[in-house]
Amino acid sequence: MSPRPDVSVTRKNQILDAATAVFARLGFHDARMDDIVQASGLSKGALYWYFKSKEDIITAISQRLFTTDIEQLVGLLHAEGSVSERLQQLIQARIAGLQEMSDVVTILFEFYATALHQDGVRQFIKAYFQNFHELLVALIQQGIDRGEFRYVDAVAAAAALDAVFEGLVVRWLIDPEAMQWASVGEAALRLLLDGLKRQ
Amino acid sequence: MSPRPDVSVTRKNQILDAATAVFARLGFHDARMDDIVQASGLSKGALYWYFKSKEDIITAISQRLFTTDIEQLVGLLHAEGSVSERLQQLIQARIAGLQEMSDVVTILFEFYATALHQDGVRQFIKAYFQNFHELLVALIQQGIDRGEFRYVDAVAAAAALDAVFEGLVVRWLIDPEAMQWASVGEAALRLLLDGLKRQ
Amino acid sequence: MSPRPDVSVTRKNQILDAATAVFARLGFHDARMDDIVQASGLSKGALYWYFKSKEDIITAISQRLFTTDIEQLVGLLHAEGSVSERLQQLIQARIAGLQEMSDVVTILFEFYATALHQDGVRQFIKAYFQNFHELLVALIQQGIDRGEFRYVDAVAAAAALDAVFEGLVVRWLIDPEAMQWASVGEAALRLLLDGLKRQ
Amino acid sequence: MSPRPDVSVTRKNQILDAATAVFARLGFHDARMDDIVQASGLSKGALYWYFKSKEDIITAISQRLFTTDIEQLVGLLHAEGSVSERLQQLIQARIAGLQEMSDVVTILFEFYATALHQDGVRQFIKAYFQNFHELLVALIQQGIDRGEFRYVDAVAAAAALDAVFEGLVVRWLIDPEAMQWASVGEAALRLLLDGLKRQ
DNA sequence: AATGAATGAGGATTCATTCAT
DNA sequence: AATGAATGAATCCTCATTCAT
Repeated sequence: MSPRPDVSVTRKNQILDAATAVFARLGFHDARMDDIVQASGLSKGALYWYFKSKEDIITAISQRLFTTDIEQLVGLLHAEGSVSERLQQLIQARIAGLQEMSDVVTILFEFYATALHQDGVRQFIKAYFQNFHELLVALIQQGIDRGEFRYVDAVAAAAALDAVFEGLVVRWLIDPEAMQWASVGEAALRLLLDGLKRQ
Repeated sequence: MSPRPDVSVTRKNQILDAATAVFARLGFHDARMDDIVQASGLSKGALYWYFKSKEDIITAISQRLFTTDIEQLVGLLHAEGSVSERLQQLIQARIAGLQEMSDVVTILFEFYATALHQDGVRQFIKAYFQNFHELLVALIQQGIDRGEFRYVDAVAAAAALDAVFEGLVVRWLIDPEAMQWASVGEAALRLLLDGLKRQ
Repeated sequence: MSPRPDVSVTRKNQILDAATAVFARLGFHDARMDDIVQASGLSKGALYWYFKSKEDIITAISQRLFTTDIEQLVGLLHAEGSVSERLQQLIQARIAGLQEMSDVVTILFEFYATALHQDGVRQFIKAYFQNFHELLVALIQQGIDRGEFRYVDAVAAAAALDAVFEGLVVRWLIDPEAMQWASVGEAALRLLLDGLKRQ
Repeated sequence: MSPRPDVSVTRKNQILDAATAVFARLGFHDARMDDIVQASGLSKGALYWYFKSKEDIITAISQRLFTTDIEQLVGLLHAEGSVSERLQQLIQARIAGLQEMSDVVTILFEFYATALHQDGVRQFIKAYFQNFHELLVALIQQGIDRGEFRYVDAVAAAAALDAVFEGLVVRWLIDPEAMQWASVGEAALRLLLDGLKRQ
């Protein structure tokens, strides 16, 4: 009558949350399984019950991290307003997202580095990049179709746009104080939009 | 007279070369000091004679990696041609440089990740970014002063420019096949230049 | 009335069968309780319901293994035929028994080794050896009493006889291909019997 | 002028001696690498410098254990005296050898058991058995050729002989008190020799 | 300068066993 | 009787670093 509820999803998230925090603080390498154990409030056995290795945990985190928050952005494709406005909203949403999870972003490079040696991680990142890229392509194409932008290679333009974003993240992480998202981010975007706009 | 030539510089470079190759292949963490010993053709004792720790080697590599190739670019400030042309030359030089040392670039993320936890490395990267950034600012300002570009925030524009570059590198490393430097890189740059140009 | 049939004996045997197979395949040490759980088709809880530890299972298997097949052989003491003939039958019966359970015999050495450190197991093996030994002594004594064999130390002769058997098993296990039970076993026995026979 | 003497052979033996003692006391499984470290007087690192794993140590011990003491016995082939006498000397030499290293013999079953799962070990034991077997065959054949023994299958007779020996070892290990090597061993041998002798 | 044997703290992982349900 | 998630002590092995020579 009261079958034990399946806690496995809860447990896994509990572990991944703890691990993410620990990794962000110490880095993948310096983080000990014991740190994660302690942070998770579970036992070492429980950790290994749900994940078979440290590597496995890293992969799972990359999956969570690089899977979320694309869906919500897709709505922008059909929202109101000019494409320029919506592109600005898109970028601002990403910046806000970044700043919210600034603790976590710390491990971004670790994931990128890991991706070069661990294929599971690479797949998730690739997919994430592609999703975002396709969204940008579609938006830019919309701008061209509507006559808002001039005829450009939408794919290349999209590549430029998200490269800017990715590059700014890199700068920000290396030198947080020197980066004024508000001014630099906005200016960079405006520059590109100006390049795109019909003249 | 005829002092014995100082082999220490040679030896150090020999070690750093070996270490760089090993790091690129295995990553900082999976690379063993013994791997570097073997790759260098020296003995373990020799390694520790020249570098006091693994971390020390990593720092030294980051110094070498993030110090080179700025000087030669500075010449562009006083070269002939329009600013647009010289900006294109600059970017193309960087792309060519990247492709030349594509084996090594693999460790870029490791350094970025390391920078977040190890201040020595961070300093070199910051300086590198700043140097490049200042060069770009100067070039763009030149363009504005000459009336080739419209009035923009040169700092923000420069940030956009090298963010694009940095971002493209990220993409390239994660998904080398999907990245067409020739088309995407050029297109991105042209887009930005179009945004800059006087209309 | 109609008490539920006691499944505990069935369950225990189910577990011991599974464990025996697993042990034979992997050895005592490399066999995991989980392997036995899986092989038995029961749950881990069930295993520990019936046996309080891995050691307990090993002991129980040794009990089963070293208790069987003596009874049936005792009949030979009162059977018809010359003692020589019956000794041959005895040995052949043991050889046949071995070959039948060749999968299981693999764990013999593990039990012998275990016996040196775990007294429960030692007792079963000792008893088994003694039973067989006493049977042989009785048979040989019978041969002497009947005048079929010459006066010898029946105890020592029996020791020789089952040492031969035990020794051949050792050889067989280490090098199954090199052992021709049919020829070697028979020849060895005949040699001993010739030594025993009145001349 | 004073090259450091090569201590690697010494060190290896030092480790193997320590490991053998520890294994004899605790068994392969219950023996911890730390026990061996302590017994050897070296450090854990040194252990792993010379042997790459616990398994490796076990294999090396089996090599030492099952390689020695055949050579000295081969001399018996060309010694004086009747074949019977020399066979007795041979067996007595082995018994004496066993009793001398009774501490070590404890691990015999562990090796036999290991042989079934680890091929390196099996090879050494097989070779040892074969060497001894061939020696016996040669001796018995000599007895036949000289007319001391009757025509028998020398191979089968040799198999019987060393099976007896091996079997007695098994018995002895399981139940040391019950085994009177002096009487039982000798009697068993005499029995077989009687079976062999010309009548 | 150079060698490489030796060190030993540290860490990921395993697995027999328990116990709430 | 039975389940299987959870426990955590125990253990093998690694590897950056040292130091006698």
